[in-house]
Amino acid sequence: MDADQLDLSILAELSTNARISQIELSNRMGLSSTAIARRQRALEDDGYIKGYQAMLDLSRFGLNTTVLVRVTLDSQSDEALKLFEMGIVKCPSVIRCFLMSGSDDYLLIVLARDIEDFERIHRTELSPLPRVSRIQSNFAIREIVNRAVPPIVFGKPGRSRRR
Amino acid sequence: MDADQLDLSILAELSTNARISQIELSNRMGLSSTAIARRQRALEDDGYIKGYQAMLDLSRFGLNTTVLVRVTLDSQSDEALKLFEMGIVKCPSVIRCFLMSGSDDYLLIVLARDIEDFERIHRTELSPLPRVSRIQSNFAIREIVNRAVPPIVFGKPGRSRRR
DNA sequence: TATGAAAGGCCGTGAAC
DNA sequence: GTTCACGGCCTTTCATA
Repeated sequence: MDADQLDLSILAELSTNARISQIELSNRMGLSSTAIARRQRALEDDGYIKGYQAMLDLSRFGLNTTVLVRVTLDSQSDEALKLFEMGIVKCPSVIRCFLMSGSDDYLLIVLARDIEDFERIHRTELSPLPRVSRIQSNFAIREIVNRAVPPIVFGKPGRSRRR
Repeated sequence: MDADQLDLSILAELSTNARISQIELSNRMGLSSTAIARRQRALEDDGYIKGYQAMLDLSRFGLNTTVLVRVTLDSQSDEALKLFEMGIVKCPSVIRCFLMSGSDDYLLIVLARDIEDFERIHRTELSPLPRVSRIQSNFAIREIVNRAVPPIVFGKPGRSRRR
Protein backbone atom coordinates (compact mmCIF):
# COMPACT_ATOMS: atom_id res chain seq x y z
CA MET A 1 0.00 0.00 0.00
CA ASP A 2 1.11 3.50 -0.79
CA ALA A 3 -0.21 6.47 1.17
CA ASP A 4 -1.76 9.15 -1.02
CA GLN A 5 -2.30 12.81 -0.25
CA LEU A 6 -5.59 12.16 1.56
CA ASP A 7 -3.91 9.58 3.79
CA LEU A 8 -1.23 12.13 4.62
CA SER A 9 -3.94 14.61 5.61
CA ILE A 10 -5.49 12.02 7.89
CA LEU A 11 -2.11 11.27 9.45
CA ALA A 12 -1.40 14.96 9.91
CA GLU A 13 -4.66 15.39 11.77
CA LEU A 14 -4.25 12.26 13.91
CA SER A 15 -0.69 13.12 14.81
CA THR A 16 -1.91 16.17 16.71
CA ASN A 17 -5.43 15.11 17.60
CA ALA A 18 -5.57 11.35 17.95
CA ARG A 19 -9.02 11.23 19.53
CA ILE A 20 -10.88 13.12 16.84
CA SER A 21 -14.07 11.34 15.81
CA GLN A 22 -14.44 9.79 12.37
CA ILE A 23 -17.35 12.09 11.68
CA GLU A 24 -15.39 15.23 12.54
CA LEU A 25 -12.51 13.97 10.41
CA SER A 26 -14.78 13.15 7.49
CA ASN A 27 -16.32 16.63 7.59
CA ARG A 28 -12.89 18.23 7.31
CA MET A 29 -11.76 15.89 4.55
CA GLY A 30 -14.96 16.01 2.53
CA LEU A 31 -15.44 12.26 2.54
CA SER A 32 -17.89 9.88 4.17
CA SER A 33 -17.02 8.73 7.68
CA THR A 34 -16.97 5.11 6.56
CA ALA A 35 -14.30 5.84 3.97
CA ILE A 36 -12.25 7.67 6.59
CA ALA A 37 -12.57 4.76 9.00
CA ARG A 38 -11.41 2.29 6.37
CA ARG A 39 -8.39 4.41 5.48
CA GLN A 40 -7.48 4.92 9.11
CA ARG A 41 -7.70 1.19 9.76
CA ALA A 42 -5.55 0.48 6.71
CA LEU A 43 -2.94 2.94 7.94
CA GLU A 44 -2.88 1.09 11.26
CA ASP A 45 -2.72 -2.36 9.68
CA ASP A 46 0.04 -1.31 7.29
CA GLY A 47 2.13 0.04 10.14
CA TYR A 48 2.05 3.71 9.26
CA ILE A 49 0.41 4.27 12.64
CA LYS A 50 2.12 2.39 15.46
CA GLY A 51 -0.33 3.46 18.15
CA TYR A 52 -1.84 6.39 19.97
CA GLN A 53 -0.49 8.08 23.06
CA ALA A 54 -1.48 10.80 25.48
CA MET A 55 0.98 13.69 25.62
CA LEU A 56 1.73 14.49 29.24
CA ASP A 57 2.97 17.80 30.57
CA LEU A 58 6.08 16.55 32.32
CA SER A 59 6.67 19.85 34.11
CA ARG A 60 3.39 19.09 35.90
CA PHE A 61 5.26 16.16 37.44
CA GLY A 62 8.21 18.27 38.44
CA LEU A 63 10.44 17.14 35.59
CA ASN A 64 11.82 20.51 34.52
CA THR A 65 15.40 19.57 33.72
CA THR A 66 16.64 17.97 30.52
CA VAL A 67 20.21 16.72 30.48
CA LEU A 68 22.21 15.49 27.51
CA VAL A 69 24.69 12.88 28.58
CA ARG A 70 27.57 11.37 26.64
CA VAL A 71 28.81 8.03 27.85
CA THR A 72 32.10 6.43 26.82
CA LEU A 73 32.73 2.77 27.53
CA ASP A 74 36.05 1.23 28.48
CA SER A 75 35.81 -1.20 25.58
CA GLN A 76 34.23 -1.38 22.18
CA SER A 77 33.62 -5.11 22.22
CA ASP A 78 30.19 -6.45 21.38
CA GLU A 79 30.04 -7.86 24.88
CA ALA A 80 30.61 -4.44 26.44
CA LEU A 81 27.98 -2.78 24.26
CA LYS A 82 25.50 -5.51 25.02
CA LEU A 83 26.03 -5.32 28.77
CA PHE A 84 25.72 -1.56 28.81
CA GLU A 85 22.56 -1.61 26.71
CA MET A 86 20.92 -4.23 28.88
CA GLY A 87 21.46 -1.88 31.79
CA ILE A 88 20.48 1.39 30.19
CA VAL A 89 17.03 0.20 29.16
CA LYS A 90 16.21 -0.25 32.84
CA CYS A 91 17.14 3.29 33.86
CA PRO A 92 13.84 5.01 34.61
CA SER A 93 15.13 8.54 34.02
CA VAL A 94 16.52 7.88 30.54
CA ILE A 95 14.08 8.63 27.74
CA ARG A 96 16.39 8.30 24.76
CA CYS A 97 19.64 6.49 24.08
CA PHE A 98 21.58 6.45 20.81
CA LEU A 99 24.71 4.59 19.87
CA MET A 100 26.71 7.16 17.96
CA SER A 101 28.93 6.59 14.97
CA GLY A 102 32.61 7.42 14.86
CA SER A 103 33.32 6.62 18.49
CA ASP A 104 32.18 4.33 21.25
CA ASP A 105 29.89 6.95 22.67
CA TYR A 106 26.30 6.73 23.64
CA LEU A 107 24.19 9.82 23.79
CA LEU A 108 21.41 9.86 26.37
CA ILE A 109 18.58 12.25 27.05
CA VAL A 110 17.76 12.23 30.75
CA LEU A 111 14.85 13.90 32.54
CA ALA A 112 15.33 15.10 36.11
CA ARG A 113 13.46 17.26 38.59
CA ASP A 114 16.39 19.64 39.05
CA ILE A 115 20.17 19.66 39.26
CA GLU A 116 20.28 17.92 42.63
CA ASP A 117 17.98 15.24 41.28
CA PHE A 118 20.29 14.75 38.33
CA GLU A 119 23.18 14.31 40.73
CA ARG A 120 21.24 11.45 42.28
CA ILE A 121 20.47 9.95 38.87
CA HIS A 122 24.11 10.24 37.87
CA ARG A 123 25.17 8.44 41.02
CA THR A 124 22.49 5.77 41.28
CA GLU A 125 21.44 5.07 37.69
CA LEU A 126 24.27 5.98 35.32
CA SER A 127 27.57 5.48 37.10
CA PRO A 128 26.79 1.91 38.18
CA LEU A 129 26.21 0.81 34.56
CA PRO A 130 28.69 -1.84 33.40
CA ARG A 131 31.76 -0.88 31.36
CA VAL A 132 31.27 2.89 31.74
CA SER A 133 34.53 4.80 31.67
CA ARG A 134 33.45 8.42 31.22
CA ILE A 135 30.24 10.45 31.61
CA GLN A 136 29.89 14.02 30.32
CA SER A 137 26.72 15.95 31.11
CA ASN A 138 25.28 19.12 29.56
CA PHE A 139 22.12 20.80 30.75
CA ALA A 140 19.53 22.15 28.39
CA ILE A 141 18.55 25.62 29.45
CA ARG A 142 15.77 26.04 26.94
CA GLU A 143 13.87 23.96 24.40
CA ILE A 144 13.19 25.71 21.08
CA VAL A 145 11.74 22.86 19.02
CA ASN A 146 10.01 19.67 20.15
CA ARG A 147 7.93 17.66 17.75
CA ALA A 148 7.41 13.95 17.26
CA VAL A 149 6.95 14.08 13.51
CA PRO A 150 8.81 16.36 11.11
CA PRO A 151 6.30 18.30 8.96
CA ILE A 152 8.20 17.14 5.89
CA VAL A 153 6.41 13.78 6.28
CA PHE A 154 3.08 15.43 5.45
CA GLY A 155 4.51 17.09 2.39
CA LYS A 156 4.77 20.54 3.92
CA PRO A 157 7.61 22.18 1.99
CA GLY A 158 9.86 19.23 1.13
CA ARG A 159 10.24 17.32 -2.07
CA SER A 160 8.42 14.26 -3.41
CA ARG A 161 8.15 11.33 -1.11
CA ARG A 162 6.95 8.36 -3.15
CA ARG A 163 8.41 4.89 -2.79
CA MET B 1 -5.69 19.29 42.01
CA ASP B 2 -3.28 16.59 42.98
CA ALA B 3 -3.05 13.36 41.00
CA ASP B 4 -3.47 10.25 43.16
CA GLN B 5 -2.38 6.70 42.41
CA LEU B 6 -5.50 5.95 40.41
CA ASP B 7 -4.91 8.99 38.24
CA LEU B 8 -1.37 7.81 37.61
CA SER B 9 -2.72 4.44 36.50
CA ILE B 10 -5.06 6.16 34.08
CA LEU B 11 -2.21 8.27 32.74
CA ALA B 12 0.02 5.22 32.39
CA GLU B 13 -2.64 3.48 30.33
CA LEU B 14 -3.45 6.50 28.16
CA SER B 15 0.19 7.24 27.52
CA THR B 16 0.51 3.98 25.59
CA ASN B 17 -3.09 3.46 24.46
CA ALA B 18 -4.78 6.80 24.03
CA ARG B 19 -7.85 5.50 22.24
CA ILE B 20 -8.93 2.97 24.85
CA SER B 21 -12.62 3.25 25.68
CA GLN B 22 -13.82 4.46 29.06
CA ILE B 23 -15.54 1.14 29.61
CA GLU B 24 -12.41 -0.86 28.91
CA LEU B 25 -10.45 1.46 31.20
CA SER B 26 -13.05 1.21 33.95
CA ASN B 27 -12.96 -2.59 33.81
CA ARG B 28 -9.20 -2.61 34.32
CA MET B 29 -9.30 -0.02 37.10
CA GLY B 30 -12.27 -1.44 38.95
CA LEU B 31 -14.26 1.78 38.86
CA SER B 32 -17.40 2.86 37.04
CA SER B 33 -16.95 4.31 33.57
CA THR B 34 -18.53 7.56 34.74
CA ALA B 35 -15.88 8.04 37.38
CA ILE B 36 -13.12 7.26 34.89
CA ALA B 37 -14.51 9.76 32.40
CA ARG B 38 -14.63 12.46 35.07
CA ARG B 39 -11.07 11.81 36.16
CA GLN B 40 -9.78 11.77 32.61
CA ARG B 41 -11.52 15.06 31.88
CA ALA B 42 -10.04 16.59 35.05
CA LEU B 43 -6.56 15.46 34.03
CA GLU B 44 -7.08 17.19 30.68
CA ASP B 45 -8.49 20.38 32.20
CA ASP B 46 -5.72 20.57 34.78
CA GLY B 47 -3.06 20.25 32.10
CA TYR B 48 -1.64 16.87 33.05
CA ILE B 49 -2.68 15.71 29.58
CA LYS B 50 -1.73 18.17 26.86
CA GLY B 51 -3.32 16.20 24.03
CA TYR B 52 -3.34 12.91 22.17
CA GLN B 53 -1.22 12.01 19.20
CA ALA B 54 -0.83 9.16 16.75
CA MET B 55 2.62 7.56 16.81
CA LEU B 56 3.85 7.21 13.25
CA ASP B 57 6.45 4.74 12.03
CA LEU B 58 8.85 7.22 10.46
CA SER B 59 10.87 4.50 8.75
CA ARG B 60 7.69 3.83 6.76
CA PHE B 61 8.23 7.31 5.29
CA GLY B 62 11.85 6.65 4.50
CA LEU B 63 13.23 8.55 7.47
CA ASN B 64 15.84 6.06 8.64
CA THR B 65 18.63 8.39 9.64
CA THR B 66 18.89 10.33 12.89
CA VAL B 67 21.59 12.97 13.12
CA LEU B 68 22.71 14.90 16.20
CA VAL B 69 23.92 18.31 15.23
CA ARG B 70 25.76 20.88 17.32
CA VAL B 71 25.54 24.45 16.14
CA THR B 72 27.79 27.27 17.35
CA LEU B 73 26.84 30.88 16.63
CA ASP B 74 29.26 33.70 15.86
CA SER B 75 27.85 35.77 18.69
CA GLN B 76 26.16 35.22 22.02
CA SER B 77 24.01 38.34 21.88
CA ASP B 78 20.31 38.08 22.52
CA GLU B 79 19.76 39.31 18.98
CA ALA B 80 21.83 36.49 17.50
CA LEU B 81 20.02 33.85 19.55
CA LYS B 82 16.65 35.28 18.60
CA LEU B 83 17.45 35.37 14.90
CA PHE B 84 18.76 31.83 14.89
CA GLU B 85 15.76 30.53 16.80
CA MET B 86 13.29 32.23 14.50
CA GLY B 87 14.95 30.37 11.65
CA ILE B 88 15.34 26.96 13.24
CA VAL B 89 11.65 26.58 14.06
CA LYS B 90 10.95 26.69 10.32
CA CYS B 91 13.34 23.90 9.39
CA PRO B 92 11.12 20.94 8.49
CA SER B 93 13.75 18.29 9.20
CA VAL B 94 14.52 19.43 12.75
CA ILE B 95 12.46 17.67 15.40
CA ARG B 96 14.25 18.91 18.52
CA CYS B 97 16.38 21.91 19.35
CA PHE B 98 17.92 22.74 22.73
CA LEU B 99 19.90 25.73 23.82
CA MET B 100 22.68 24.22 25.90
CA SER B 101 24.25 25.66 29.00
CA GLY B 102 27.91 26.50 29.33
CA SER B 103 28.44 27.54 25.75
CA ASP B 104 26.61 29.15 22.86
CA ASP B 105 25.76 25.82 21.37
CA TYR B 106 22.48 24.51 20.19
CA LEU B 107 21.89 20.81 19.95
CA LEU B 108 19.54 19.63 17.22
CA ILE B 109 18.03 16.28 16.40
CA VAL B 110 17.48 16.01 12.66
CA LEU B 111 15.68 13.29 10.72
CA ALA B 112 16.83 12.46 7.20
CA ARG B 113 16.20 9.74 4.64
CA ASP B 114 19.87 8.85 4.38
CA ILE B 115 23.31 10.41 4.40
CA GLU B 116 22.87 12.10 1.03
CA ASP B 117 19.60 13.54 2.20
CA PHE B 118 21.31 14.91 5.27
CA GLU B 119 23.88 16.57 3.05
CA ARG B 120 21.00 18.36 1.35
CA ILE B 121 19.46 19.34 4.70
CA HIS B 122 22.81 20.60 5.90
CA ARG B 123 23.21 22.74 2.79
CA THR B 124 19.66 24.02 2.34
CA GLU B 125 18.22 24.16 5.86
CA LEU B 126 21.02 24.49 8.39
CA SER B 127 23.91 26.36 6.80
CA PRO B 128 21.73 29.29 5.64
CA LEU B 129 20.54 29.99 9.20
CA PRO B 130 21.60 33.42 10.49
CA ARG B 131 24.67 33.81 12.70
CA VAL B 132 25.84 30.21 12.34
CA SER B 133 29.58 29.85 12.64
CA ARG B 134 30.11 26.09 13.06
CA ILE B 135 28.09 22.90 12.51
CA GLN B 136 29.21 19.50 13.83
CA SER B 137 27.20 16.42 12.88
CA ASN B 138 27.14 12.92 14.37
CA PHE B 139 25.06 10.09 13.01
CA ALA B 140 23.12 7.75 15.25
CA ILE B 141 23.77 4.21 14.17
CA ARG B 142 21.29 2.60 16.55
CA GLU B 143 18.53 3.65 18.93
CA ILE B 144 18.47 1.73 22.21
CA VAL B 145 15.81 3.67 24.16
CA ASN B 146 12.97 5.84 22.88
CA ARG B 147 10.10 6.78 25.14
CA ALA B 148 8.03 9.91 25.54
CA VAL B 149 7.46 9.54 29.27
CA PRO B 150 9.94 8.23 31.82
CA PRO B 151 8.36 5.40 33.84
CA ILE B 152 9.38 7.21 36.99
CA VAL B 153 6.39 9.52 36.45
CA PHE B 154 3.99 6.63 37.11
CA GLY B 155 5.80 5.71 40.29
CA LYS B 156 7.63 2.72 38.86
CA PRO B 157 10.74 2.47 41.03
CA GLY B 158 11.48 6.10 41.92
CA ARG B 159 10.85 7.97 45.11
CA SER B 160 7.78 9.87 46.38
CA ARG B 161 6.29 12.38 44.05
CA ARG B 162 3.76 14.34 46.07
CA ARG B 163 3.63 18.11 46.00
C1' DT C 1 -16.26 15.90 47.15
C1' DA C 2 -16.30 11.61 44.66
C1' DT C 3 -19.00 7.64 43.11
C1' DG C 4 -22.67 4.66 40.85
C1' DA C 5 -26.92 3.76 38.01
C1' DA C 6 -29.86 4.64 34.29
C1' DA C 7 -31.67 7.34 30.11
C1' DG C 8 -30.75 9.39 25.71
C1' DG C 9 -28.11 10.87 21.86
C1' DC C 10 -24.16 10.33 19.23
C1' DC C 11 -20.62 7.58 17.21
C1' DG C 12 -18.41 3.57 15.22
C1' DT C 13 -19.26 -0.76 12.53
C1' DG C 14 -20.58 -3.66 8.85
C1' DA C 15 -23.64 -5.03 5.00
C1' DA C 16 -25.14 -3.96 0.45
C1' DC C 17 -24.58 -1.35 -3.68
C1' DG D 1 -16.59 5.63 -2.08
C1' DT D 2 -21.58 6.04 -0.25
C1' DT D 3 -25.82 5.08 2.19
C1' DC D 4 -28.27 3.12 5.89
C1' DA D 5 -29.38 0.51 9.99
C1' DC D 6 -27.91 -1.56 14.26
C1' DG D 7 -25.31 -1.95 18.49
C1' DG D 8 -22.40 0.16 21.71
C1' DC D 9 -20.17 3.99 23.79
C1' DC D 10 -20.11 8.51 25.80
C1' DT D 11 -22.55 12.09 28.26
C1' DT D 12 -25.71 13.91 31.40
C1' DT D 13 -28.59 13.82 35.25
C1' DC D 14 -29.74 12.48 39.67
C1' DA D 15 -29.33 9.93 43.91
C1' DT D 16 -26.02 8.48 47.52
C1' DA D 17 -22.34 8.23 51.03
